Amino acid sequence: MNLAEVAKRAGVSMATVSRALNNPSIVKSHTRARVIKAVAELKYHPNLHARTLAGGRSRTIGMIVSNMENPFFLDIFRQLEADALAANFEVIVANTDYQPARLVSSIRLMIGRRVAGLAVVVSEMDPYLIDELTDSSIPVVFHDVGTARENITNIRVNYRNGIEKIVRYLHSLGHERMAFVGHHASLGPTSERQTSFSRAVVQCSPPVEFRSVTHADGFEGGRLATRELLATGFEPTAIVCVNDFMAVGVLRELREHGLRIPQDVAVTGFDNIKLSEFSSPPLTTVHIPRQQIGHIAFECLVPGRNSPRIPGREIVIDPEFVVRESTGPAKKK
Amino acid sequence: MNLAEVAKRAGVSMATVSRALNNPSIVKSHTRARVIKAVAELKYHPNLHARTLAGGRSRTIGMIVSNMENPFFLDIFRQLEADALAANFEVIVANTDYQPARLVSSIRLMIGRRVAGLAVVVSEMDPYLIDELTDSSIPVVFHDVGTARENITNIRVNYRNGIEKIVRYLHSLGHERMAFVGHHASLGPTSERQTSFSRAVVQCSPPVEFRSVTHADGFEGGRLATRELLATGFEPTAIVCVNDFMAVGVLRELREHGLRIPQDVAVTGFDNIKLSEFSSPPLTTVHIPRQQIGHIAFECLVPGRNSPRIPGREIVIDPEFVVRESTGPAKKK
DNA sequence: TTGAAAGCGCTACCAG
DNA sequence: CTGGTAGCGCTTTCAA
Repeated sequence: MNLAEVAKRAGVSMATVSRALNNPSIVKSHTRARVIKAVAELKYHPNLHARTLAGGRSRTIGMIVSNMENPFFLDIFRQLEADALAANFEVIVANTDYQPARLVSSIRLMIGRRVAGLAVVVSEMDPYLIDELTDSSIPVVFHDVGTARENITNIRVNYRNGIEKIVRYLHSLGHERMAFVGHHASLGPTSERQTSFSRAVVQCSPPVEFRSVTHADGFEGGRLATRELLATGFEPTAIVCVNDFMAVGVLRELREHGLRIPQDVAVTGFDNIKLSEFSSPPLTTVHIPRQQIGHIAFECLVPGRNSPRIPGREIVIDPEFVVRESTGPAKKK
Repeated sequence: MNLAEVAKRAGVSMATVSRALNNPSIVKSHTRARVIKAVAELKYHPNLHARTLAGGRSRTIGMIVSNMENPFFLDIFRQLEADALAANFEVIVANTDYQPARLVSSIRLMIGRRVAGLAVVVSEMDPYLIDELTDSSIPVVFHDVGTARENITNIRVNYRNGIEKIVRYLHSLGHERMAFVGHHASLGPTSERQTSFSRAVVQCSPPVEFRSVTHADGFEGGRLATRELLATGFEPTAIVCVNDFMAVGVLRELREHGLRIPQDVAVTGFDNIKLSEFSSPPLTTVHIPRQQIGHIAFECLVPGRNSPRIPGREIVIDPEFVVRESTGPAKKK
């Protein structure tokens, strides 16, 4: 089923069918009606590949994330998609599961699709890809990783700041034995949090004893990390988690060990995903404005007429500390 | 950057470049090497639209879900994607947010993309779409909604069975005031659970007093539904939720009202998403085998050589009851 | 083993 | 306002 058949059925030329479909206002309403009718009767669906190829442009935005399962990424996607839909774009997502090889193939795939813009919200990164993207001249937005370029905007979160707020707060509550639960210690954005943690903790006085442990991102990872941590004999009075997602697993394991939160152990998350309000107890965390990030991403990729394109920009976001019920004064010995 | 430029640079014809890329073994290794080199130097990325258009086939599978945020859908997607990747396909997802209009446009989009197969895992459905899909002759798998046809396979879950197990169990524990918390009462699969609930409850003896309440899918919806329920003055000893996702919101609101789970109120979920193990308390629920569903979907869409295509099939899945800690004996008055 | 050329289905330009 | 037609970038015969 193609344009030619529709044209024949409607008794007009292919060009007219094309116009009736893409720019209805410039076709006489009578003609348009015949076309619409033929389209419906034939259940015609334009071949989008042909359309994109012929038109040269694509109304598709690509997005690549590290872990769709983590609501953090999903929230950014949802906002980006909402904005895109409103502007008559669509978004296609790819998931890397934190695997650099999958990031490479996803990026290639997106370039191959000639997306109108690409949002890369991942933790892993290969500098060669930056070049490849620069050369492709596709508008790109990176979150956390990457380098600003002519066609590349960079969104960064001041993780250090967020972590420091957490550590200071815990320290002010008298915590002197802390642990950090993370994932993928070798990847930029997550290791940044871990490093910031160590740095902040070292500066405390009275001094704080601390330890770090790493597992996969997710509930299960949080649980296993905690299990491992407690098995070492270390008894933290506070556990700082790299994100809320893992923190929920941490809560679970602590409870399994008969530890109460926050009376026996304080726990903090990061990101402020919806679930952090619904966990038990609700998590003290750091808010990363995912909606705002999604918004910014879209604006960078598809600048509206009132928001001019600002190339090679770097945007820094300062996170906000949110106190809930998973933290309290350190337990007295 | 296109084939012609690569061909020129490599000093061969376009046809040869194409072959070197798609079917390397039939090109002399020396020639192939020159092509590979040219491709790399030029950072050439084949235009996938042109490729699909010329080739006539697409190695893309489409998937449409109602609510990406609900891990239930995500789990099916993950399995489908894993299988697809292994077979060198890719998957693109679309999200409808339970809006029939978005289902329509998503399906049109997928047909327009000429996907190799389409998995529709939604709750809403318009019978007209079935025809449209039948005519498109694209292999389709429906979950929960739809009708088996020549090119359409149907996966169904015996919700009634699952709900009955829950109600019987609760009743055997002495619960005589139950509530059902659902979402989208007008949509097939969710209303089926609600209807099954009413039906099961009515058959109980001693009789059970019951009520149903509906809100949006999600934590917040579960919370609001519960708030509304309690505001009526009804004091259920057990709340049966349409899914785990909402159940977590229910737990939270009950706790807010000073009610203990399961001592004061028993709560059950549905689906057995990962979170149900990590909530506090872990949820008694019904397991829907999402991995299996994802698997089946892929097999139906892209039948391997050892698994012949079985058209017009209807597959029924019987869910399994999972008891955890969110349920217990009814509170004595 | 390689090259030439005919489409794939559509858009967009140029005439009328 | 409508029709004719030249590509868009690639795959795939058919020949060599």
